[in-house]
Amino acid sequence: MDFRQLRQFVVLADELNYRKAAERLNMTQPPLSIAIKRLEADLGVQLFERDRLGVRLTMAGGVFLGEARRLLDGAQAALQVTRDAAQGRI
Amino acid sequence: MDFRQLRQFVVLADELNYRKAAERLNMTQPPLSIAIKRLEADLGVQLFERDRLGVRLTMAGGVFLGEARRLLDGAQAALQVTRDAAQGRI
DNA sequence: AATGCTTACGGGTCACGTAATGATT
DNA sequence: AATCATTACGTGACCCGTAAGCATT
Repeated sequence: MDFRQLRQFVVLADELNYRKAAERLNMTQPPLSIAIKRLEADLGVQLFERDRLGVRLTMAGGVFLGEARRLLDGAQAALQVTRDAAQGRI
Repeated sequence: MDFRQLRQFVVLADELNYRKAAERLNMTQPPLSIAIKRLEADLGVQLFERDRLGVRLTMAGGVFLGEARRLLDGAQAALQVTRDAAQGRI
């Protein structure tokens, strides 16, 4: 699990469409599909359901979505405060 | 910035010694040295001071240490709650 | 046919270990 | 000499894009 995967997951959870998600991520569908599969394997948890009707979040996927957003926000905040500290703006 | 770098940074900040930190991380000094340099470059912030006396955290490094610990704890918590959710333990 | 997701494959990047170098005690 | 950190270099893993395959509409 890394931040890149978290970003990919959040965008896919928002779009529920691999093509559109990949477009927003400036990449193509195949590597996105593989990255999500790999994330699910790493977690040992299925995050999406794929069937005829399309892509949907599982319950665990919904839980992970909140966590992923929190982590991404936290990462951005970490950069911010660290850079501010480096410039003496404390 | 990724979680692997955060783990390496936190251990090095704890040990203030590349050899010992690398040992705890089950790796060798050279890749650790490079990974930390890369992290500093990514952030645009110097996290450690190296001089005759050894390795010390900069002020910004101290700030980042708190953030890194929070992010790593958050990642672990995210795994936990997601796996629990997947097993219906909500 | 067209759309959407997945598998197959080749290329570039990156992380690691080993080896060699530099610096300090 | 010994210890510690940093380059230098070769190998293996991984991410990505292109191409091909498969299913559904």
